[in-house]
Amino acid sequence: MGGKRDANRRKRIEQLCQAALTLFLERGTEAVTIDEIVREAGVAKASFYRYFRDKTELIQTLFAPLGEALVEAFNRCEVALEKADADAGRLVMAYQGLGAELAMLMGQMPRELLLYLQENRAPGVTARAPIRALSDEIDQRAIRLTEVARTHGLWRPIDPRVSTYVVVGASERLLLGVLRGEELGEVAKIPGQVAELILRGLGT
Amino acid sequence: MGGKRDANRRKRIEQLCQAALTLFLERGTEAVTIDEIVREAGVAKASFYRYFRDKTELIQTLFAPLGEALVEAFNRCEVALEKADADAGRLVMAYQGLGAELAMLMGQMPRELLLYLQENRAPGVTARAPIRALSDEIDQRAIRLTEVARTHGLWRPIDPRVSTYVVVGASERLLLGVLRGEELGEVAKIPGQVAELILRGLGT
Amino acid sequence: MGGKRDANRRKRIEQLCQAALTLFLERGTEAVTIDEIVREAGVAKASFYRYFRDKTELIQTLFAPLGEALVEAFNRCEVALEKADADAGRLVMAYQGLGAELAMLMGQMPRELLLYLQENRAPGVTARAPIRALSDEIDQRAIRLTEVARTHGLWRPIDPRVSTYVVVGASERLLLGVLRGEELGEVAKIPGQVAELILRGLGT
Amino acid sequence: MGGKRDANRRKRIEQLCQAALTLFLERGTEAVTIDEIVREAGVAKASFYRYFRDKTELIQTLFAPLGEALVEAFNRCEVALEKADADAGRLVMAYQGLGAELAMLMGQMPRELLLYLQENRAPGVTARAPIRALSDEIDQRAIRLTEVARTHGLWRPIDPRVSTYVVVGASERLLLGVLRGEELGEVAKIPGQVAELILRGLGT
DNA sequence: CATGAATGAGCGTTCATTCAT
DNA sequence: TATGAATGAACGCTCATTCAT
Repeated sequence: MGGKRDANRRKRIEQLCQAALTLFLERGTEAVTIDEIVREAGVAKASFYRYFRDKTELIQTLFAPLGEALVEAFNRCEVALEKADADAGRLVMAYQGLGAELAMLMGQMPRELLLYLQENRAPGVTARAPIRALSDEIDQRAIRLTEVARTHGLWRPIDPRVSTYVVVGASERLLLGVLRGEELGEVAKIPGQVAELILRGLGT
Repeated sequence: MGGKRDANRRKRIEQLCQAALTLFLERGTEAVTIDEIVREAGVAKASFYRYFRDKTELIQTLFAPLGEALVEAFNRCEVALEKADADAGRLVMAYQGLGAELAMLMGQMPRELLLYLQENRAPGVTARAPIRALSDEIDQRAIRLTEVARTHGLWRPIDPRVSTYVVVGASERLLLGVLRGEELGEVAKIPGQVAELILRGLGT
Repeated sequence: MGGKRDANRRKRIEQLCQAALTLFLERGTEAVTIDEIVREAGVAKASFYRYFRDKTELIQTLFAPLGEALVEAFNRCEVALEKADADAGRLVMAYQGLGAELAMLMGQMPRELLLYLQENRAPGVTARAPIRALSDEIDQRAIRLTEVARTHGLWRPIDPRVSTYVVVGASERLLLGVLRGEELGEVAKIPGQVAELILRGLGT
Repeated sequence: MGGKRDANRRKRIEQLCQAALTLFLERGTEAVTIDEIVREAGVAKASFYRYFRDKTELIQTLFAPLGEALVEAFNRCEVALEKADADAGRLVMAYQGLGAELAMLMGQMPRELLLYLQENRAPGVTARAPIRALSDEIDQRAIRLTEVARTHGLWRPIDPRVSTYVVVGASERLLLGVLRGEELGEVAKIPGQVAELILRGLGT
């Protein structure tokens, strides 16, 4: 029964990650101490170092699921866009698929997403490195998506980086508001509103 | 020679602020120690404490000019919007005036703006408090602007917070890209492009 | 082996307290730094803070045994005085009992007593607070003792505070001389001499 | 008019000494900072160093008048004792003279006396050195007085150091109480009471 | 000469990391 | 293996002292 050991291990890692996440959201990743994480998690100090080399590695672990989900969602969207060729309806559907996946992530791991939005613009040094790396990767993939779409005639001939940043910036800020619990009307309507804004604004 | 003392004082404060700003941009406000700031500034450690109570107060000092400039720009825009009444052309001009003021700030204090964008979403605890406070104030004023504009029939009937966050989020992300030195085409064209996007996307 | 951890703990606390006591006696509590205490004790600086919040708490710990012993000795003397009623012989015996207990303390914790005498008149601020608090308590109890004795007709009708201070002041100064190693004749004879002086001077 | 300069100098020194004395009484000599002294005195930091090398020198200056007065009082008493030869009445008068001089000092420089009593038992290191030195000198002179008196048959054959410490200890403690403002009955009566106690207790 | 600014050294405290139990 | 204890390095801050004005 080696699985028992492994299950315990997973449980500990999850305890530490969730405790850390709680504190990171309250005070930022830099300001939180390993002492505080282990106290919040209710484990001994040395246990932290059994599972993670340092705070950076914990953050890597914490963001791995979100990162993979995001990358795969962008991959699927990219594939769908390429398959859509110049079919405007299918292009839009590809984007809608991406939007739907992101909405699901918002329900599945809201706290990781919120932390991502809080920290992804800061310099990628020390503990924040994995967050910033993920952010840069998302940016690259979003730009690629825009380029594909524009190649297929979906967007107006604006610099792809510019239109990408418009969409990403707007989406992130809205998502941040939602995750902070601000009153933004009916949440479920926002994606549709944003999609319409984007199509009107960026569309041909 | 009257103001020698005072001139020295100003010079020291500026030395410390600029040294701190350089380091903050590289590694984030939390990660930079006061030892590092004084070393970068080339002054003794105790001198820091002659001019600032702590890192928070330095950041307050550092952001005071930007904060005032932003608040005044928003004030002027708000006044212009109200005077414009329902005149669509003047409403647009009010926004263009705000855009122009922000563009000027980008030229005058690019580093402060970049730091603002890097840190303004993180929790407003400890040293970052003034940045987050400014960010929240800007949000409030931007929402007020949107409400005025919508009252005058400029925007489509979307929740003002939502459309505000779209504009603010998009603008911030673009500005971040520009200030990071990313290749975004001809920088001077961006404001016009964004304005067009917004008018098409949010306009009636 | 169960109590290894706990034994180490006790040992460390004792190391730190005794090292601190040595330095306090040489240079006074205020002038001794925590760096010096840990160096004298041969432990790392952070270890100090595992066991004590600050220098004040160390001094509290250091004086707890002496404080308890003194309070109990005074309690027993008070009880004995009350039981003695107006029996002059038993009243004197009650005092002699207190004197004997104090003499024992002088043998058991001479260094703590010496530090007490060195510092108990200074203002009770910061680190010295516990010493001054103990001193004030001893004064109060000594005055109560005098009042009981006078009620029973032992002393002449002088203000109890005055006669108390005469006895306490004289005793403290003699004890200070003895603990400083001054040549005061045969130490064992001093209590008897003092008792005789007091009885002649204060007695009816 | 060189006297003007000198008068200013004296005034400054007095300002600094009295400001320091106030703070020393509140918090002890060690805990008070030179910054605090100059702030309390209302003079510039560098002025302190124009008049005193360090805190020790200020304390020397502060205690010089009290020290001289004490030494002279003891000198006069010693001379009177020697002149009194074996005349018991004149011996007693010599002591009464000393007592009267001390009582006058209590009225003339109560704060210096209080500080003396607060600090004179602590180790004579750093700033406190002059206080402790004075204390030791007083002790020596008091012992000499006792020896003279005993030679002349005034006291019972107790070790002079012992009887000296009884008198000094009792007197100091009473004086401390008075200067602290404690309620000790009619202050003017205390010297008489003490004298009677001493004569009964120590006298032949 | 008087003043406030400047400074290096040091203090109290906390940290990330390792070690003994 | 899990734990609390130990530690050196560093941090924020203050001090006594000196220097420019």
